Amino acid sequence: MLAKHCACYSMEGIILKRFTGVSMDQIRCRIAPSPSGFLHIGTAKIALFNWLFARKNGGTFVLRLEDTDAERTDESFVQAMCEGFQWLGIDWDEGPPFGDEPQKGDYGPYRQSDRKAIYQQETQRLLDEGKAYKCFCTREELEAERERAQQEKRPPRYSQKCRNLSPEEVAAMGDRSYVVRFKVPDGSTEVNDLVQGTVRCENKEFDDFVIQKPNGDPIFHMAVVVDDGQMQISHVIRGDDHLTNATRHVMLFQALGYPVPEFAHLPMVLDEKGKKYSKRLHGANVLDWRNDGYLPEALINYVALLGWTPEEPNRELFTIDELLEAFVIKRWGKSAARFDRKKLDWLNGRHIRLMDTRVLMERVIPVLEEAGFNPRERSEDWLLRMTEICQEKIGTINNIIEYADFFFKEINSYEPKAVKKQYQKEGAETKLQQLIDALTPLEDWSADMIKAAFEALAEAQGEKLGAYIHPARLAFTGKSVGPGLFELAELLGKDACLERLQNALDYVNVGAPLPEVQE
RNA sequence: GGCCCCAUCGUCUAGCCUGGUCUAGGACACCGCCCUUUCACGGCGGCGACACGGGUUCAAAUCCCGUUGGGGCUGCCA
Repeated sequence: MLAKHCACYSMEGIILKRFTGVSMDQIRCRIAPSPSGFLHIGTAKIALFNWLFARKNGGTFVLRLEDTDAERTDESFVQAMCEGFQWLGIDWDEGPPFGDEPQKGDYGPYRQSDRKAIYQQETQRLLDEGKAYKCFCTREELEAERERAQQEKRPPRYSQKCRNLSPEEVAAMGDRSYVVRFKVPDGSTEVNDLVQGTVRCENKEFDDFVIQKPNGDPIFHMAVVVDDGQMQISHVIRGDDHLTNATRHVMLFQALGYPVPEFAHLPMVLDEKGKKYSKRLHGANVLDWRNDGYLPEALINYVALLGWTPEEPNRELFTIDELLEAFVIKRWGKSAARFDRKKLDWLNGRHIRLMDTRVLMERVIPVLEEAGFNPRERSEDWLLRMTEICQEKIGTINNIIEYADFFFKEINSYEPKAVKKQYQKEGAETKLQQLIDALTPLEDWSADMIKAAFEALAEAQGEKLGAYIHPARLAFTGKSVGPGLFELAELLGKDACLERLQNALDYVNVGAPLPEVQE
């Protein structure tokens, strides 16, 4: 179901301010990850939607690090995560210093760990205005209370014991440690969500939640609201796991006197089994996909489709520029979607076919080198041609190994199933001999001429072309799949082709071991 | 437990707001056939869904209520 029932957008996805009357001519959105080791696929989706939304509408995209939990944050985590963003091509207009780059933007600092004083100041303001209070209850007391409630099957709520402490009582506490709680007001609160519609909750459903820890650090809810408020974020686009939290946040925005931003809570990305995409699962890290030979534009295309559908019907293939053109918020969906590897494969193949062949060649060479081959020994023309004949077949960059390894190594084994089909049949020997005889006299070793020779042979023998192509492919490549046979033969070269045919013939004849079979 | 969100083919989804044109459209996957070469690409075809139950209505995938299933929040985590 799409989010179109909330008629809160005007032309081309520009969302107008409805409640405050403030015209938000400046669209500002943000991604606020906590750096936990790598860029998670779910975070990448949220970042992508924010980024696309900002870029499409001439807005600003902010990167803010939620690293309040200093112990859990490591500088290398930040680097790893940003590497994910960079690979995807998601760049930010404002954000913390990164690498050699200094901080960007006028609303910094952009790391929560550097903003502690700001949170404390705002918490103090709420305290002064009577919108928050100090709570001296100990953890033990609260836990006991909670347990009692559980047993009596009451909803576990805070007793509000410290809510109405008089100044004298507070003073009497001396330097006992305390947390600061938000004094949840009476009434109800509406969250007007661009994706989920209007969500109304009774305030009394919420406890007087803690906004500051005893050590002075803010609780998440306080930090996000202060940051979003002070950074003048106009659109809070995040995962729908925050939908309930949004009510708390709206109350806090109002208490702090900040304009309430627009919200859009997006469904999360599920794994292939329909479960929450675990951090430990392969693919949770965006860079896993890079390592597996996927293109960033394909991943982006795919992830965009997980929660957005184009207005143009029956279209799924989008370059980044096309996405920027077509990405309107009213087509954002509200139900969670599973990650489907097969569909990504398909899209990735489509994007590979869209690539400039020379660019693809540069991507493919390192993969071959990684596999232990020396592609750079070949001429550039040769490499370009090799890339070209593989381009229309491979699904991932890494597939180049399966499709082209035989160019760089001797054939030391044949695909067993293909052997059965081609070489353990009546007439296999004859066919291989005929191929050798037909190809040996060829002067001009070009795909066209090779093809002509195959056709002439098949014709003369009253056989189908395939009867010769299959055994030849197996001899040349050791496999039943690969690039077009005549093109591959041209690139392999006449000597190698004839030699491999001879090897195959020996193999069929006397079961001779293949060259370089050391095992 | 309480509150909130979600629910169309195996998967991603269109349609839902503004009920009839829906014997529910597309894509991935799968299965056939074609492209006198496999795989791939492309083309054609097949398989395959409105979670369930009530209501409202002349008419419901579409509106309302309930049930079930999934998810979230309910922390001195973010």
